Amino acid sequence: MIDIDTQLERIKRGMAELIDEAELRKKIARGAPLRIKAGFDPTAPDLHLGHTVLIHKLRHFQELGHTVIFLIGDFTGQIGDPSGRSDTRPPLTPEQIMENAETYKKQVFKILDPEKTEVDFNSRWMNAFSAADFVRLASRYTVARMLERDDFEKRYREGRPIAIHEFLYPLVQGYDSVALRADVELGGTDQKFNLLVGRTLQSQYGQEPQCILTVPLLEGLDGVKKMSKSLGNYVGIDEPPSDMFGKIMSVSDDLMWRYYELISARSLDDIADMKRRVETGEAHPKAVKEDLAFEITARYHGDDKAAEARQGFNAVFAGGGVPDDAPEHTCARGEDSTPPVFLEAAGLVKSRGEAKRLVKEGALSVDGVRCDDAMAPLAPGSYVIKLGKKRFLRLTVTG
RNA sequence: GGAGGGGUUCCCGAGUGGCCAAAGGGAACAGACUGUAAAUCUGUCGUCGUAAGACUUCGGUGGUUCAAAUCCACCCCCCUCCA
Repeated sequence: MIDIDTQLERIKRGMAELIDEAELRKKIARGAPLRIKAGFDPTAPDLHLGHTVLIHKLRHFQELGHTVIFLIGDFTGQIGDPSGRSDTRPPLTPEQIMENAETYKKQVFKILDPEKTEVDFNSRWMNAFSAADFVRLASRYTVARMLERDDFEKRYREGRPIAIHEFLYPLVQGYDSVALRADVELGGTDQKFNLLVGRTLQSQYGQEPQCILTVPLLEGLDGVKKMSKSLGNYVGIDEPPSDMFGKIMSVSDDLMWRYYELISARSLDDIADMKRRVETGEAHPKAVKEDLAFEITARYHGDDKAAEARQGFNAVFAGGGVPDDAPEHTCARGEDSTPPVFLEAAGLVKSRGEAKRLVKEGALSVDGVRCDDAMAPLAPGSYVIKLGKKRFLRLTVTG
């Protein structure tokens, strides 16, 4: 068994909160592999790097020899977690749930070791739950304690509705821990209340309460707000290698360390060392960031693709090259071959006015030469068009 | 059910009859500087137009007026207080 202090250090890496360290220490000291639970909604998984923080933490546990239970909340999915927004979710069909579960597995096993992972569904025990069982479960928790939860408390105080079934979500999630005899449960910081309910219920059912470990929300590319699809500051884990690589390269130097800590497999010692070398000037931050971009990209696309992405990135942005996947466009000579017209037709800009402005600002280059005449049509031939830093076009003007 | 407040261009938010395509901030984009980092500086930021200018936009629909984001009517939506 790995030394307890080492284990704790690895477990605490990048975490938000651990309840309770002394308890966890005791559990680890017994020497048997711990049962680590993490629950996931069966809604369509559209994972981005932010979601992988938790998965990395699960991996840390696996590396320490513990057993991870990847729990698909197919039963709780019918309730809908009232944490945060109270959108009613349409119930999923069993087929959809299975399909989503498969997608989850495929993505998650890029980080987790399938050999050390149990995948389970809470419908397994919840479908057998009778109404009487539910009454018994509900009797284990009080309204007052339910109302301790931030959003319940707030809504109650403000007189906004709280449906009774919303109370069931934390109860069922907590009961899952009883059913699984979980030693530790992981979740985002917004899950703290639900995780705590698990502890209480386990005691009620005569089990040793689970420890809970919350992980922080990963900042998005802007470095300020949490990564989310709706904010557009995310890196989706099924994005093409070049995009993934490029997006990671665009994060700030400060944020890079955060990403290293939360979503890279590097050890904390390695990271500390890199940081030191950057500070002393021994290492260039860009090179360090490239390693990060490579590691992440390789995880989802393999080393070859990641190497290509790295090469492409440097060719384009350091060497003035053109990305392989630059869009192509063909137009006729004359009117159609003036910059605003073909830029709009090729979809690089939303309107001709925008194109004209950009040309005026010196953003357009044709075969590497800046062009600030928005009116001059290009002669027949093939060109590489660059607009600003990121937009490229292979243009063919026909005679 | 009663009383009041509000819906403005991507977001926040000024604007109460012409000087408003609409202040200011943020975001975004471009240029300079760089490492497609940060910070900073400069510029752009409704559509069409080389331009002059034209056109469309301020929750919706009508109306008053030479002229409306601004006034009136009705409708839709949101919020606060009371019941």
